[in-house]
Amino acid sequence: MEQKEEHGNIDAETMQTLENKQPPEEILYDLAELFKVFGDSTRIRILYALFENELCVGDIATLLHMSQSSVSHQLRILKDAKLVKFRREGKSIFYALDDEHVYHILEMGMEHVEE
Amino acid sequence: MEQKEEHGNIDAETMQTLENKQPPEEILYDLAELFKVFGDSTRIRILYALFENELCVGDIATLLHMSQSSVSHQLRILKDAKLVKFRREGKSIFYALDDEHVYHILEMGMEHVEE
DNA sequence: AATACATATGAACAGATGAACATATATTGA
DNA sequence: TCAATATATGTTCATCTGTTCATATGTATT
Repeated sequence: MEQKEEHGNIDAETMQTLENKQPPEEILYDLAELFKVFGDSTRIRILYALFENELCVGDIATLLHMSQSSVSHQLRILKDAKLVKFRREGKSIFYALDDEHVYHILEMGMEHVEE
Repeated sequence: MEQKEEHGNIDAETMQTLENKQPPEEILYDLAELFKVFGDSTRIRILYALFENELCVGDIATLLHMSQSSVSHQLRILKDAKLVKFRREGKSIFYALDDEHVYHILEMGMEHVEE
C-alpha cells in the first residue's frame, strides 16, 4: 500500500547499500584514466616492446614503424600514468616498464580477448 | 666499419627478435578495444554496481543518477565487449557481469591507482 | 486493441583523442 | 660556440566518444 519511488525492482535500502559501495568519484576517474592509457593499440605495442628490455625512443620508433614524434607523445602519456620510467644515457633516453601491474593487466585483458 | 641503419642502440638481430614478439595486429586491436571499454568512469560505475547483484536498467539509472538512455547505451557497449550478460523478466531486463576477468582487471587497475 | 511501463535505438552536438608536421630543447663532440 | 643527434613539445586537423533528446520496440494489463 505504500508509495514506491523506485522505478524498478530493488528496495530503497538495498539501493542505498549499493550506492555506498561505489568507489569514490576521484578513484573512479583515475581508474578510467588508467584504462584509457591501455585503450590504444599503439601504446600497447610500446608496452610489449618494453616487456623484457629497456629501449630508447628512436629504437621504439624503428621497431614499431612509427614517427619519433608519435612515439614521444605516447611515451609521455605512459609516463604520466606511471607505467614507464626512463633514464638518460648521453643523448638517448631509455624507457622501461615501471610497474609489475602492467604485465598483469595486459595478461588479464589478453585472457579475455583470446576466448 | 659496416653501415648501421639503426637510429639507436640495439642491433638489427635484436630488433628482429623484438618485432617477432609483438602480438598480432588483430589481437592488439581487440585488446585495445577491451581496455577502451574500461576507460570510462560511467561504465566502471556500472560494473561496480553489478559486482554482487544483477540489476535492471532503471535501477542502475536511479542508483547512478543517470538517464535511462545513457545507461542503455553504455550497457550495449559492455554487452558487445562480453563483459555483461542479461535476461528478461517481464518488462525489465536484468544485467549481470558475464566474466570473472572483470573483477580481476578492475582489481589490478585499482591496485595501480591506489599507490 | 489500447494504454502504460521498461528498454533500445537513432541523430545531433560538444568535447576528447591520436597522428602529422614544424619547431624547440638538451647533449655531445669538433 | 657551432653542428649533429636524440628527444620533447605545440599546433592543427580529422576522427572518435558520451550524452541528450526524440522516438521506436517490446511486454504486460485491462
